[in-house]
Amino acid sequence: MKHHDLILKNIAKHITLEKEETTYFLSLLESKTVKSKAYILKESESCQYLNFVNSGTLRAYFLNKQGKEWTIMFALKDWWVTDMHCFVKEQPAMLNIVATEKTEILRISKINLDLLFTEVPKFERFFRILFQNAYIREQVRVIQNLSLTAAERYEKFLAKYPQTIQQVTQKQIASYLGITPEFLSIIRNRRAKA
Amino acid sequence: MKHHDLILKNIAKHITLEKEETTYFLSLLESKTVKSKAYILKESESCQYLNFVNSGTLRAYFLNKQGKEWTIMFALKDWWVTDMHCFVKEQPAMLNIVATEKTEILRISKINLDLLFTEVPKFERFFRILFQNAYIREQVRVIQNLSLTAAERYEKFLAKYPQTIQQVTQKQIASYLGITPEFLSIIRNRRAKA
DNA sequence: CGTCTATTTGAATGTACTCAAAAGCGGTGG
DNA sequence: CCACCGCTTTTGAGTACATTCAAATAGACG
Repeated sequence: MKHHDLILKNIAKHITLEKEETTYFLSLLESKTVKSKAYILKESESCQYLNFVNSGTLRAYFLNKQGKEWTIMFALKDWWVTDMHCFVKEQPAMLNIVATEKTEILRISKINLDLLFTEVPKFERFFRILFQNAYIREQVRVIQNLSLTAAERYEKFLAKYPQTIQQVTQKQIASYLGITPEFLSIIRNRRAKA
Repeated sequence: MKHHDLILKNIAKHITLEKEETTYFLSLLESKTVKSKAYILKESESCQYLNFVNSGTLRAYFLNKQGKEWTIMFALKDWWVTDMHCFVKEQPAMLNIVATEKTEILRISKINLDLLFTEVPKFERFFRILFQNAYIREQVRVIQNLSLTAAERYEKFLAKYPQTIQQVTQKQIASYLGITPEFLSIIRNRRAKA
C-alpha cells in the first residue's frame, strides 16, 4: 500500500479530484514518523499543522489547572486531528497530542491549507463535510456525558473503539470518560462479574 | 431593520456575496414566526430544515429513555440550529426544538441547501467555517463537562450567555449543565451567600 | 533484576441524585 | 380582579455515584 493511498481514499469519500488536483494536494503534505510516546504538539506551542493519521494512534488531551489530564480524542488510522481552536485562530495550543504507539502522519500547514482552499475550492466542501461530522460526533458525546453514568459511557466507548486500540492504558480511557482510573477499575471489575 | 439584514450580516462575516448571489440565496429561504412554546421539530419527525434565528430564542433538547430532558443548546438571535445528524443523514429527528419566546426564523430546506452548494460554491466555505466553529465549541463543552464541577459549569454558563436569555427556566439551565433542578437550586443558593 | 508506572483494593469522604413536601409564581377562567 | 390550577423552585432527609488518599499488587521496560 502506497504512502498516500489512505488519505486519498479518505478524501474520495466526499469529493472527486482530477489528477492534477491530486498531485497538487499531495505536494502540500509532509510525511512524518512519530515514535511511541513522542509529542507532535505541546501546550503553549504554536499549532501549525492539521494531521492525518496514516498508521498508528494519537491521543489529544487537555491539562487542567490541577494538572489532571482529560483525553479529548483518540485519533486512529484514517482520522484527522489537531488542536482545532488554536490551529484556526493561530493561538498557542491548549492541547497536547502524543503518539500512543509508532505512528505515521501526513500533515498540512495552515498556510498550505489556505492555499489549497484558494487553488482547489472543492476542498472547502471536503472540510465542510468533515467538520459537519466532527460537530455531530462531539454533540453526541455531550449528550452521552450528560445523560449516561460512567459505566454506560464505558460501554459506549467499547462499542465505538475497536479492541485494536493499542497501547491505550486504562488511565487514559478513564480520562476520556471523565472518571478516575480507580473508578474505572471498579467498573471493569463489576462488568467482568456480570 | 429589514427582514434579511441579520442573516446577510451573519454570512458576510465569512464570505462576500455578489448581488445576484444574495438574491438567489434569499429566494431559497422561508421565513416563519414561531409562537412561544411552539415546536419547530419533534423527535421522530423528519428534519428538513436548517434554521437561522432572526429574533427570539430556540431550545434544542434530547429526551432519554427515562424521559428526562437534556438541553443541547440554546439558539439565540443570530444562531443556526437544527438536528444536524438527522438533517444531514435524512433520518428521523432525535432532538426536539422549541421556542422559549416568540421567535422569528429563516429556514432553508436540505434540498435548497444542496442546490445552494451547487449554484454558489462559496457557501461551502461559509458552512465549512460555521461547522468548524461549532465543532470547536462542542469540544470546549466536552472538556468543561469532563473537568469542571457543576458549580463551575454554572459560572461558565452565566459568562457565556447574556442575562437577556429570556424565558429560560432553571430547570432548562440544569438540563443544559447536566444536573437536576434541585441541585442547581442549591448551587444558586450557595453562590448568593458568597 | 530493579525501577517505574499502571492497576487493584479498601476506607472515608464529597458531590450530586431521588423522593417528598412546601412555597412561589404565572396564567386562565369565572 | 381574584381564585385556582399547574408548574417551577426551594428545602430537607436519605442514598447512590464517584472521588481521594493510601497501600498492595501487577506489569512493562531498560
